[in-house]
Amino acid sequence: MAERVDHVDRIVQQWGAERPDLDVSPMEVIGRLKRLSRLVDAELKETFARHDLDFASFDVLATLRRSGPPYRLTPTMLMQCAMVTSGAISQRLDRLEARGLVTRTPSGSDRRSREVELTEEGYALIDRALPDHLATERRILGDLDEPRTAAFVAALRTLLGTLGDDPE
Amino acid sequence: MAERVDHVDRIVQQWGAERPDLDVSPMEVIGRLKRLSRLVDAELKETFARHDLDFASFDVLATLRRSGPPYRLTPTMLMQCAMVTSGAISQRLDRLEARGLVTRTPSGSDRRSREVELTEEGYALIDRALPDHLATERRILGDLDEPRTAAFVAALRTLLGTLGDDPE
DNA sequence: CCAATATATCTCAGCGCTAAGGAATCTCCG
DNA sequence: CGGAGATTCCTTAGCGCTGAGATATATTGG
Repeated sequence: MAERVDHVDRIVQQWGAERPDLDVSPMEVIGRLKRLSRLVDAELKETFARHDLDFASFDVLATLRRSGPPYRLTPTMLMQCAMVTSGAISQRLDRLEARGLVTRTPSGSDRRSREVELTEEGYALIDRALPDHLATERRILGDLDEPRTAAFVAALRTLLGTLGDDPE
Repeated sequence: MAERVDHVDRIVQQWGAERPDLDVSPMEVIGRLKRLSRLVDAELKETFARHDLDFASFDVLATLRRSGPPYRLTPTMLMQCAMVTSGAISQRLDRLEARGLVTRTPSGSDRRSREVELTEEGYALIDRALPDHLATERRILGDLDEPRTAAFVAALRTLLGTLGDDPE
């Protein structure tokens, strides 16, 4: 039994010495979650970079791509999927439009709104990047066997539910 | 059995329709991880704000506090704990020093280095914020029972190990 | 039908971080 | 010892995001 000690074990141990009156066990979860998220981000970033993308651009292109023909959504829908502010979406779209990966046209039904559509280049790029991205994700998860993965996903679902991550 | 459908379920389903040739199951994990991390960050942010803190400042103060007397570390050590660049730490310390929460003094043994030390105000602030922060973390984890939490932590450990998160 | 309110998008200043690089100092080895 | 390379911290330009607010349009209640 190779009792690996990680960063969070050390942190918890330090708090135990300095503030024995507090129960810091929630850090065992939240601390590792935060750390893992950072490391995963760094890993994914490399894959994106190989396709001249960053997370923000990949996110928008992938959202449009998986929405199906005609690969067209409004900025508001993209904003909700991405969990960022409207300003962030405006700027992401500026960048993607400048690169010719999406187009913005006025909406026919609502003159406040616009239709963001994947161009052929955008479509080709996301379809090229996606398999590589999935391979990276699979590699990250490689040491987690099937039943443990299922339990992990179930726990993630629970926590997302607690935080009100409902899709309607 | 209330088969809750969440955002990631929808995403996976969309990909299944658009790219049935690809196995997008890794997204079940990574997608939820990323989403959860964002929601947790937003939740913690509120707690920090109640104490005139943000994550960056809390992180530095907490690292110094749990290191024990004399609550003193070098910028390099803080950088490693925080997983950010040296520039980020310099700027965090500028802000904390300006607020009188830490001091920077030359190191006695290495003239390239400095000693960052918690002031009384910094000590008092972090000891005040910490219980509130832990309460927020506990609330987030409230719907996860003990055995599932343990399994969740074990999986997090595995993934951190895969990504090379070793503490030496 | 109009006024009040809500919605959709964009603009922009400010923030914290990264990446790159500079200056001072330390360490190691020939 | 002395020079080469490593280490430590800092500076700064640039990046993407937020938060606040502006504009235009849509919707709703009286």
